[in-house]
Amino acid sequence: MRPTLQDMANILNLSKSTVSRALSGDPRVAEATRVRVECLAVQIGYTPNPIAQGLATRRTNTIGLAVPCAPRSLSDPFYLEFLGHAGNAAMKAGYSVLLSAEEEDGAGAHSAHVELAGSARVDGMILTEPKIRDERVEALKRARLPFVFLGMTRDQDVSWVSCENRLGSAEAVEGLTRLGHARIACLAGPADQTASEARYQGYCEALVKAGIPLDLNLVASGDFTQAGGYAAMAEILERGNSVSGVFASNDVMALGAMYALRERGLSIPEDVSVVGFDGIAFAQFSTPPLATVRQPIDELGRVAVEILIELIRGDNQGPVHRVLPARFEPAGSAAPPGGGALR
Amino acid sequence: MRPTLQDMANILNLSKSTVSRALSGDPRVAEATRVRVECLAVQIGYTPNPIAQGLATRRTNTIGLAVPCAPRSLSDPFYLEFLGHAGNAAMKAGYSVLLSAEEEDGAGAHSAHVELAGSARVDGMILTEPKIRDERVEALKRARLPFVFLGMTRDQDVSWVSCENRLGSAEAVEGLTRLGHARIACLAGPADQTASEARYQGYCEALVKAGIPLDLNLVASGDFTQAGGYAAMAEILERGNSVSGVFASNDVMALGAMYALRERGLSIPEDVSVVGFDGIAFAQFSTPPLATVRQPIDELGRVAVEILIELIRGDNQGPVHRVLPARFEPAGSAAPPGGGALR
DNA sequence: TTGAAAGCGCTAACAT
DNA sequence: ATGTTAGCGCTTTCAA
Repeated sequence: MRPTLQDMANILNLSKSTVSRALSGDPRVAEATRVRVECLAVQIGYTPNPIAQGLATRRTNTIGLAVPCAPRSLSDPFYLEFLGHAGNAAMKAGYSVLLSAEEEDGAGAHSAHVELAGSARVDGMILTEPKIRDERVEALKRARLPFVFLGMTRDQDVSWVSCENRLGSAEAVEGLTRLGHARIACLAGPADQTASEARYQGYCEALVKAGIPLDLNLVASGDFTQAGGYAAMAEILERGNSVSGVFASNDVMALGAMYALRERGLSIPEDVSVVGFDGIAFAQFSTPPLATVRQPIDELGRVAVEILIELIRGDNQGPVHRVLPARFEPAGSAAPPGGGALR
Repeated sequence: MRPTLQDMANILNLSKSTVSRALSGDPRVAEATRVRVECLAVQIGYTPNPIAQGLATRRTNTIGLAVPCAPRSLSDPFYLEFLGHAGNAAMKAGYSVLLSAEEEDGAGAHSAHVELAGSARVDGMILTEPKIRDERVEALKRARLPFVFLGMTRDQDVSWVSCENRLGSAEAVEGLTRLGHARIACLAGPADQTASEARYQGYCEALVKAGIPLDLNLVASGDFTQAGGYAAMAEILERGNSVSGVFASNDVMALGAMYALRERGLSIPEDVSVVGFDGIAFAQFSTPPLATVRQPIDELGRVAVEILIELIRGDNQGPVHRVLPARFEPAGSAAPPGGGALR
């Protein structure tokens, strides 16, 4: 059995309180006893039981991370990268990370997140994929648990960290128009997510700026997965459109789209230019490397954790809104129409 | 405040014990009272506090997942996919997943895993990246916590789930020799991991079988990252070797290697064939699609959780060893030397 | 079938 | 500077 505080107290002929204080660095315990306590702790390998601590203090030093729901799921590289950075930031701040994965049927996904929030097992939550009308918000507020979204929420008194979705998308599409593209397809995200909306707006904005009329035939929605990007691209091509550029609302869909294009004998960027959004590590290694709007994924993770911890500690009442820059990064997948090289 | 068991008891004029029993489906509580209790629970939204339950029962219904250490980290698609599947399996079985990420400096990574094990916050652990000589094993045994490795361990009384690393690799390299390749490079993994060893053995085995002498000039080690694969490939080429095939010990390194090859004007598969190992989703979308040895990542996740839960419940004393199949899957990145098409 | 009481291991007033 | 005493919310003997 693991030694307990009581064991320590018995051995040292002290009370539990004193031992507890000594261990937590309480200034009103004698230097000498503090040393004795610490030595013994090391000797017998005592470490406090976080469960018991949690029950006593009502703090768990754990943050919940609500990973996205099906179909996107945890396998999306963007979320995995985010998870990694947020996880590291949390650990560094002394917090553990409890995952709230989706349930099998997808339907219960949201309730799983909400359930975790109500379970007293976490001090706060990071949520992903904010919906335009997100039912989780109400439930979370009711649970009086600090939380922060990765992505802008409609509700203004909710904290979030996001990136310049609209601006970044506009820049990307402008990049295409500048190269001389006019028939630019848009692979939008799911209609119910705020990120989809913002990125689509950026697309439209850039078209307006370039004097290109919006052609809804060139727009299709995907679900932010490779398969979704593939299907959306295929759909647009099936409609009989000729396309010279594609703006995909995330990198994963862009990669799926590239696949669909090649399947039809189109080469990239000679026949069609493709740009994505996110800046996932993998996109650099596609052939050709994917032009994309880079989000600072590491910083998004760090800032999300930072905000959440402030909210938890009460250092900040919230709501906190942070927008990080997203910049268009040209790469081999985007070139002038007809195959001119871009450098 | 969340309602407690006491609240429930007060309202119903029952004792905590009875309410607790009713909720846990204890057969010796009257049907009528059970119904009353359940109704009230729903009405006032009572859910048991898992922390308190944990303290009382010494079970947390949580499993710890020790994600790999730097430099591979959580961003490796293979681990992310694994994490997703294992996470889903765990949730389905009623367990939460607590992440034990690496620490910033990398050095403390192992101790972070071990620390979690000793913290009484998890009922068991899934560990990844077994080392040939893995210090964590001793510490975990001492903590008397059930655990299972993803990957074979040297220590035979440790439970693990793995795939046919050696056989799969041999098949892959044999695939290359059959196509007519003789100068086959090997991008090995870090020397201290069991998986690296097994896959390298498979490579050697296939060479022997094909009567090709092992040329150490064609072997270099990478760290299982893209950058590592890139560097290892570059190193082999810098040595002045002519290479017609490459076996990379994982997909991510294979993708990095493809990059290095192309940078030197070599095309795939016309000039060089490349095969990887893992079968990550992304590899299908590379250009050309990556030939690889497919591990059943989903099943690895499920089985790891399954074994761990058996160990936790005591249904099985362990050690349990499960080897899942790994099959070579030809694809566009592997073709006969000189550019013949493979179909 | 139900209740009373004693913990699980810790923290935090409130004494001394 | 240290000890005493209650809990935190739950499960689980042991009684009734």
